[in-house]
Amino acid sequence: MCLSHQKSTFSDLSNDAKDELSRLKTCVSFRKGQVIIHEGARPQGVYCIHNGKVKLYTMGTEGKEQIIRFITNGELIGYRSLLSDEAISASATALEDTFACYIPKSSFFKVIEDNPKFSLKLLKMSCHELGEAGKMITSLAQKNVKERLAEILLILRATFGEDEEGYLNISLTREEIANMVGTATESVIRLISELKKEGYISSKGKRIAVADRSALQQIANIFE
Amino acid sequence: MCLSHQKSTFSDLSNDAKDELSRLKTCVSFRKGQVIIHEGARPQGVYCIHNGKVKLYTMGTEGKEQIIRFITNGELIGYRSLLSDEAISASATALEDTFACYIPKSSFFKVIEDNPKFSLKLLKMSCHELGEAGKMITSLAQKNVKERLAEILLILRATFGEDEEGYLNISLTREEIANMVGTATESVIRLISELKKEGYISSKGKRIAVADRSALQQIANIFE
DNA sequence: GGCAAGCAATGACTTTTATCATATCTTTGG
DNA sequence: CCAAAGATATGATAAAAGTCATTGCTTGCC
Repeated sequence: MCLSHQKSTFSDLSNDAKDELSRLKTCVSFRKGQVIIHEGARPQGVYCIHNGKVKLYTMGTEGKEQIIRFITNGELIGYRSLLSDEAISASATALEDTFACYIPKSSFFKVIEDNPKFSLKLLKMSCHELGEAGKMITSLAQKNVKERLAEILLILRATFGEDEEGYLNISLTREEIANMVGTATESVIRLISELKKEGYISSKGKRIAVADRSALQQIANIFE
Repeated sequence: MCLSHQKSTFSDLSNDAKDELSRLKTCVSFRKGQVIIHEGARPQGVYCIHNGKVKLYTMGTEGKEQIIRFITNGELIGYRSLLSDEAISASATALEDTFACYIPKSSFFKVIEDNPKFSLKLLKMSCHELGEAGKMITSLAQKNVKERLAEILLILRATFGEDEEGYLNISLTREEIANMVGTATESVIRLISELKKEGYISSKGKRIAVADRSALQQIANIFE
């Protein structure tokens, strides 16, 4: 269960609080492509991912997805709208078969009220996300498409890691990458070819491998 | 003092807690153009704006400002990095002479620990901001410059209101508007002229008035 | 294993936006 | 109150990115 996960959002809770949560939660699973929460709806609880990969996105004009970020093991889905008491601002869809716990609204708030430290952890988490969102805003506003693509590839590598052969541990279509970069699918395809020719990445089908990380950092203007 | 503000972040605190805060805070003022907090620094406290207008921005490549949002009466500056325990991710500069309270880190955390409701309010606030940031990301990624400009003009109107003559209660250079829209200054100038010709806004010097709000909403693709 | 559907790749062309250059208008500080 | 600095305005041109059309490749399913 996701409560036992080392880097779960709930990992710092006392054993008592975890036991209580275990009683209150239910287990759910989602098939690849299944929608977990839907933009505009009113949330009735939060999901904690035990195992899987999820994209969080809003629908822009003309029905185009804009991927805001990815969510994976130990992370929460739906807490933002529950806590701000607003409609869900971003849909979440499973990128592969995903297993999660569902914690009803009332139980989630009870845990928050009973565990000030947990409340503070959520606060820390959302403030961290806020910083990340600010970075994304600046990238979208000021970097060109190639710079942003390089940045996203590095983010994917940091978030999902790579397999034995060096390929990113996440399978996205070119369209999904474009929906994260904020550009047309064809532009992503062209630039992936370009990065390949330049030797900074390699790819086989939809699988992509980062070949030269520091070159990508230079392209993306990342100096950390 | 900002504690007494109706819509201050601290407005829901008990009188006791407010009294304590009053003892711990100091009053500070900033001249127009003065930097309040600087990207990359480690914050030692938070500012609560009593009276004034502030821009929050990050520096992108080539030193170009990207304005993330504005902060005005009753709102906090610097809480994000304090709570996430990270370096300051966005600088804040006064857009006009601004008066604020300064609350040292330790005092701020004491208030949070002693007042679970306040902690929850901060959580609600940051989650709300997170939703706004998501919207901004989608706009930047999918809307064209004219749509984004119309959107920003509506945001400015909602945030700062308008004076008796209908002009926006905020004075920004075209460059600052461009730094919020995420485009070149010339593009903003051209499009402001265009919106003026079309009769949706009027302007006199740097002062801008929204003449036809619903037309701007249509241009911006806002359907709320 | 073969076939259909969905993806990826690429070229040609258009549109949008940025950049550079220059002129004119507004502030603001001495 | 006037001059200089800073902003705004506008045109010409270049560069970036989007769109449309077509072909070829994977992959998953019967």
